[in-house]
Amino acid sequence: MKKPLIVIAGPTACGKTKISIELAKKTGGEIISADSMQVYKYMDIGTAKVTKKEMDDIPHYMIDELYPDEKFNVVVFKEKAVSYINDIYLRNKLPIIAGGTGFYINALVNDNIFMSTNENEELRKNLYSEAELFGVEYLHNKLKKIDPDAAASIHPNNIKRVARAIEFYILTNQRISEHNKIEKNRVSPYNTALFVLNMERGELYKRIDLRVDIMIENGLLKEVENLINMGYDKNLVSMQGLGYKEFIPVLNGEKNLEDAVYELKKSTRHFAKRQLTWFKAQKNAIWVNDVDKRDIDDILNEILNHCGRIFNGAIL
RNA sequence: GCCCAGAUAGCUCAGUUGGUAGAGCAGAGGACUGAAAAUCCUCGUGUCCUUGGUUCGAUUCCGAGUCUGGGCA
Repeated sequence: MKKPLIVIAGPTACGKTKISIELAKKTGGEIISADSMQVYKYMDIGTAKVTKKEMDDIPHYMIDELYPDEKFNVVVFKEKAVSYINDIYLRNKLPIIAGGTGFYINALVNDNIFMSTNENEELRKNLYSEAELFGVEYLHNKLKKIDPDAAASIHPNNIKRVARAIEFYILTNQRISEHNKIEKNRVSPYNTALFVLNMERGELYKRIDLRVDIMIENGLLKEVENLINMGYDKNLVSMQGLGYKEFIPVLNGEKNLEDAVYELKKSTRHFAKRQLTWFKAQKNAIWVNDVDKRDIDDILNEILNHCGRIFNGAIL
């Protein structure tokens, strides 16, 4: 029998944190964050990380688990998340995934398989430099020869993905297009209730702008400075996070604060839109709308009603 | 009051040697299977300020007006 799994997803700044915690209280749930940046220690303000106080004694996982120079990606996420989920089931509790990283959520929910041997960073870097030296078309043509389907679906300018497809073939002797096809048809081991929190676009953007202003007031710049002072390099994946990459040039005097704030608001808006695009493509998603205008109990009731139906009364 | 420069897409502006116009940004849509808060793709009709004149034809040239900058009084 499939185990129940609740996912609270949605664009940044839509209120996932609060709702997931309230939901956990009502269901005896424990929260696993599906967020590519909140895993990192010392990155609190810029990631709008849940505070201890907000957690309100609800157990949270995948928060503050890594140092900013540690490797984190879907594979690491999935591995850790699965072990937390299993542990939560053993204790007869309900796992609630909360976060905005749709890619991670899918990998977890669909149980996509990733093998530890399927990666070679050096090889990938070499491919990047090939693209730089001979052009993106050169690299794309290379892919076309080994995996025409993948080449057809990946734009030549998207070097990261072109390179990964080539890397995948070299390492596994299998085409990534075929691998993806198989993974897409995988049957989920979970009985998942996937909720996407949403609100009117203009309202979301207002909240994003406001949240950035608050981050500045709360000392985001100082946080970035501390990270740099601790020796974390600006090229680290963690430092590509929103709020970090925009402010490093400010510290170096290469950009003024006002411009950086404008940039951060803008890229956060773009990000929210990309998240929404991702979730729109999830056929099983249940959209919870106007989350900003509604009472929290009203929202929780809607979520719980769906859960009751999906889980058929089990666990709840 | 006078002089100069502007007035074109939501914003900043380019341009049309006179044949009704295009970039960046904003915005919208999309893709995504090991960097995903990343990476990438697609989408631009607007009284070209108003009004006379010249012209087959004016947003473009000329005149007047209005507004906005800047300068001089």
